[in-house]
Amino acid sequence: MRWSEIERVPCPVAQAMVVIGDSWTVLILRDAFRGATRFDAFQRASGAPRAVLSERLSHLVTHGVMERVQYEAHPPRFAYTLTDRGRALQPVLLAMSHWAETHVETPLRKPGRRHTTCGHRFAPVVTCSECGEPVDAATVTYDRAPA
Amino acid sequence: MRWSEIERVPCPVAQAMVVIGDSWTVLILRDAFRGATRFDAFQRASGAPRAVLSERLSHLVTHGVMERVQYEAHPPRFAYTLTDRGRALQPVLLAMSHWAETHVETPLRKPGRRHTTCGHRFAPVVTCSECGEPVDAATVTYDRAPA
DNA sequence: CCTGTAGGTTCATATTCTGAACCAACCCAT
DNA sequence: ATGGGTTGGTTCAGAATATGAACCTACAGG
Repeated sequence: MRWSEIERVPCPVAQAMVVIGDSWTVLILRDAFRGATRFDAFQRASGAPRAVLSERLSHLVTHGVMERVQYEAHPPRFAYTLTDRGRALQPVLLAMSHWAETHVETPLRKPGRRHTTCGHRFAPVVTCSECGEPVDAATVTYDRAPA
Repeated sequence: MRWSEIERVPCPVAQAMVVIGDSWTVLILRDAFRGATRFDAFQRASGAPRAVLSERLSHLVTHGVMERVQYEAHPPRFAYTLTDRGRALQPVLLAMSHWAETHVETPLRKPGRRHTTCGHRFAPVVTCSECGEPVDAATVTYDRAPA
């Protein structure tokens, strides 16, 4: 299967990959959550080559995750901001970050992240919408086996 | 920045990308969570070309996410199973899946997923380890701005 | 002996990534 | 008015990866 055909796969994970299935894209989102909005800011923070950055930002705009807004007319200047759909990806990034913080041995920079509801530094915990208890691989079952 | 240099970036999200920053890799993990263990099962379920699948499975083994175990000596046959580190990625996949289920317009197959603790079909909710309340983009702040 | 299964590797071709250079349009300072 | 800086890109040629098809090993069953 060619990667370009993945769009036709009716699986939620595959559809998520259509939108964020690229490493630079994820780093761009990380920087957007931390406040980056301008092309050069994304370039410095992510380290992505300019051509790649340009293509990925367009991709995110096409998929409704970011918006390109002109913030100055002369000369024309643009900012990239997250949409609601983009902000909804925060839990995905939090889960990735938490996994690396707890399962990667490389020394890491602390994220410096705070939950404003309670004011504390926190770890993201994935819980069940029905019972509120934590969810992990041992407590999830699937109806169907893979194809 | 070359993608191969990302390993030296001391950011949790970047480190997560070193391990799972590839679309086929994520689909392989999805199928592993649903019970796939053999090469051909991964190939059929993910649709990845054999050479890519081979490379990605090796990559996951190298990073301690999966193990390659011989389950038959003559002829030699191998199975790929998730390690603890690999099973810890379940919340990441759940968050991705949930995002697509709620924010992608393409018609999707239902995941058919159940939480054994309570027995219900569920949606994954990312919560704060300190106060237990849900976490989203509006309630997370970062200490530092991007570089 | 022929077919099928499992787990790959190899190859030639197609696509994508990368760094470096370039461009447009303006601003400010000298 | 001339030169440098800022912002947001595009273009290019060469390097790296992805792809489908074919091939290989080693066995089992009919």
